[in-house]
Amino acid sequence: MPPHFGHIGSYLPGDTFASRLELRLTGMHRPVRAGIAGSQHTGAESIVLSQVYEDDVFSEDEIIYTGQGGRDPKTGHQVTSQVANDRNLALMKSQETGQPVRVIRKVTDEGSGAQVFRYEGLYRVLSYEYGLGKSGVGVWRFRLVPERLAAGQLPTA
DNA sequence: TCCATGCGCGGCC
DNA sequence: GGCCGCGCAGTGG
Repeated sequence: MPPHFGHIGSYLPGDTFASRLELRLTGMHRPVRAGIAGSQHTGAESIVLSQVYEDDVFSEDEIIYTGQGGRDPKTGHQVTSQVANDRNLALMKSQETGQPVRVIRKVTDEGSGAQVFRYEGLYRVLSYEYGLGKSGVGVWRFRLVPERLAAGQLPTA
């Protein structure tokens, strides 16, 4: 399947998905486990925030998405410095191309209390930087903003 | 607790 | 360019 950027079918921001498998079946986010979908050549199509990377920040008008790697699965802390691997390169490519990235976030569904994946909509990678994270090792930080805010926020802000 | 599964990359025709 | 094998991952049964 060729890469697909932008919305998928008739799915809208706010729609929820029960599992990573469902995200894959619908084409929202194809990798079964990885958080970044895409390649270093075409850019990132979609990302998942699963509340497992300690340096992530999610707010109303901005997302700081930590790059892939360096994480100890047992402790959840960053233990080795991240490198510019293919998945991180994919997000850098997105910053270059300006292609929209689908953002999906794992949240607790009010009511059922179940963990679901919520489609947050299309974002753009405005910038990225490399620096020390909370645990003191190097991490990539990708700054994404909702597509509708990206246009009016280009060089200024 | 353990491990399957799908994908991108790189090596090799 | 196409095929194959490897390594790895923001899971999940």
